[in-house]
Amino acid sequence: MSVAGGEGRGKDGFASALLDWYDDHARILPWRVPPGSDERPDPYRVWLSEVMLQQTTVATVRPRFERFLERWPTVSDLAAAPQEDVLSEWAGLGYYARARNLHACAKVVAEQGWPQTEEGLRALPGLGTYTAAAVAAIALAERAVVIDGNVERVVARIFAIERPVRQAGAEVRAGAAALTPAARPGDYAQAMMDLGAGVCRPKRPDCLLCPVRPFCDAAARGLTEELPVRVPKKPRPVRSGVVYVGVRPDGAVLCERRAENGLYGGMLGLPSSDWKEGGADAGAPVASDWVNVGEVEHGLTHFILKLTVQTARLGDAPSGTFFTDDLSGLPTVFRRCVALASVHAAANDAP
DNA sequence: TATTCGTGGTA
DNA sequence: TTACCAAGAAT
Repeated sequence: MSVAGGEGRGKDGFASALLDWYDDHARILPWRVPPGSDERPDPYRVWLSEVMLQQTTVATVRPRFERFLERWPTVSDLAAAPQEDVLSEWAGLGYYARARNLHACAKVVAEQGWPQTEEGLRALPGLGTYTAAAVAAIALAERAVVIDGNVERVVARIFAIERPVRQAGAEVRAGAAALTPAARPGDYAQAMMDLGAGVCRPKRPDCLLCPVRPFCDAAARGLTEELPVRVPKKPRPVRSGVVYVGVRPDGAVLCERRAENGLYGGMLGLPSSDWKEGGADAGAPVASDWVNVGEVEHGLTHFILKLTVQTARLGDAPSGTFFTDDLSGLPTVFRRCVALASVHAAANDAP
């Protein structure tokens, strides 16, 4: 990269300054080894953490990572588990294709061992450009160019990329590659994460504490708050449907296993109608003794779900369904439906 | 390239 | 309250 005209220095020394900062300010996280450590972290732990962290906050992942690892300490343990158990353990984390791919990946790795290159990792299910690079850098000490949302934001600011980052992928990659050092690739990648999370934040970046401010074109131009440029998202449509909470006398709830792909694919769910846009049909109850107990509104990435919840006391389960008293394996939206029905039942039971 | 995949926290 | 968004992948 050339020295930006009239904007101070080039980027030589960026990685060194960032790593010096990381040595003193690295977050302590359960899947990490301390900065500068000679030991390489367990690829299994690195991979699991990276998959869990996809579009998911550190605060959410931390306890779930610990619990998951306690249940399946090695990749072979995970590979040997039934898929339903893995999906159940993932419940509440969202993006459930991650759990299906995680299990598929574990089976491959248990059989063949971990690939020793970024390219090899990229061929595994659930490892895209980012995750393959991150695991290669952190677990294999390979000089991989790691680009996640943090790196994208930092690079957009360091080079003052004013085009929408969505369309400036090549420019972001070139910038990230130019900054990435050959030494300490794992520490460098994680340092970029920590910088993005704690200093070079999306809003109100803390430039006064930034170890790489001398290299930052956006700071030099007063553009940090404006970058990166993102295209505004379209408004989310509403999908409506009916969910049925069938309760047995002992309290167990009627469930069914959902289709392998699509929304909540492979997960445990409650019986329900289709969820359609515009179809505000309150949906006639499947039987006369199903009573309406209210509505659950649940926001997803690309639409908003408005679910009418109906409940009834049942004696036996229709084919394809079964009762369970353990709701921990249900995605959040279904747990919310059960919770609403429970409130209704409690109100009715109290004479 | 654009869409489909969840959820919870924050301003 | 809405809007944003957090260590993205698959198609």
